[in-house]
Amino acid sequence: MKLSQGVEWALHCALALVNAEAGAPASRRTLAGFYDLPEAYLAKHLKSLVQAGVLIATSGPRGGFRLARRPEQITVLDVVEAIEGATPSFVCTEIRQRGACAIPAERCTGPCTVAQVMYDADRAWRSSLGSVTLADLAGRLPAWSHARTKAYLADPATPLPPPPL
Amino acid sequence: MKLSQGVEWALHCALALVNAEAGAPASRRTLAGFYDLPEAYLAKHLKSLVQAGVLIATSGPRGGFRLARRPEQITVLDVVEAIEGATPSFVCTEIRQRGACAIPAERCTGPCTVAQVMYDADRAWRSSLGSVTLADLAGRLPAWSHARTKAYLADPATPLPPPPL
DNA sequence: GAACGTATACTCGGATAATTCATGTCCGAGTTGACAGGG
DNA sequence: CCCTGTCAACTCGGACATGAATTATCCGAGTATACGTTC
Repeated sequence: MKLSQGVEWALHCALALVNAEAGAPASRRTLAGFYDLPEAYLAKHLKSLVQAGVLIATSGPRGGFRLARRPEQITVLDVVEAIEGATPSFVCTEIRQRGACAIPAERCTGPCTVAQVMYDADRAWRSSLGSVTLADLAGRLPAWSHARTKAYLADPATPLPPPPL
Repeated sequence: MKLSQGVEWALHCALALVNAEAGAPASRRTLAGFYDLPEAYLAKHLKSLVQAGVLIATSGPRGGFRLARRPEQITVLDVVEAIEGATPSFVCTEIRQRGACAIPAERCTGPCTVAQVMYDADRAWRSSLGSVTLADLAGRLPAWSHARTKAYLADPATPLPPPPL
């Protein structure tokens, strides 16, 4: 029960892209420098986000990644499932049908009670993640954070001034 | 985000032990035969349950495993955390403090917003698992299932009759 | 001066190694119960 | 017949291989820009 490292990277990158100007994609090099992440490996996760329909990639100069939808329409769950996959965390192998005390398959109408409890917990987890959007996350950050992010994405070359008090 | 296979085994074994007579432990061989599981590997998980204080192990002939507390006082979360560990599924590496747009450490008073959302989801997941006890799970099973389990644990040698209608 | 063609530089995407963790297996330490022998 | 000592069998616990998934990296395909040339 351990989440991939890429989940954290993907969430922060998506959150940074909220501040990007519309139609101004950020390249993976820019995003990697944003948090000092290995560019090649970050590309793998960004690709997953594209395949999941969270981001849109454009090639060539001035290309890069941008959000596929408005921040209000992208939930944290969308980003997490893009990296980790949408399969439930618990997989029931129906061991109740095996062994000395096996139950015949025709008697197993519904899912077994153990799996139900695990599925309920999984739904609670996904429901919690699905109730927060990227816009919500961005709203919890101070204004100067947005300004700094926007300045860096607009021109990654020039160093940023320290954040104000 | 994938749970270990051992979680399913541990939950089913713990549920079976609910039906064991008090003071009559079930050996790992008995439990392995119950669901046709590899005995050696199941032992690894049973050991984890003992170290977590969910089960109590006794050595020698007539020895085995039994519940450490009453079924009403053992939650599904106890079993899951015994196998998977109690560490949160999401680990925040504070990447906001690194890279070109790094935030000074002294400005990071609370946990970052991304981590908070993940922690909230983790709490929801654990809360859901913690609200169900082994007694609750046992109560959802039919009476004949309890009888079959108890008969097998009392004498694993004799084969069981098919379950009644 | 304007338009066109070419070359270049920058972008993403898929195929390819290395490492960590879960999986699977084995043998040794410890303990209880049973059995044989003696009183 | 009862008690005691020894033995043996059964139990759990930790140490040791195997495999897969995550982590990490590189090189190739494609495209929009910029420049030079021509009209």
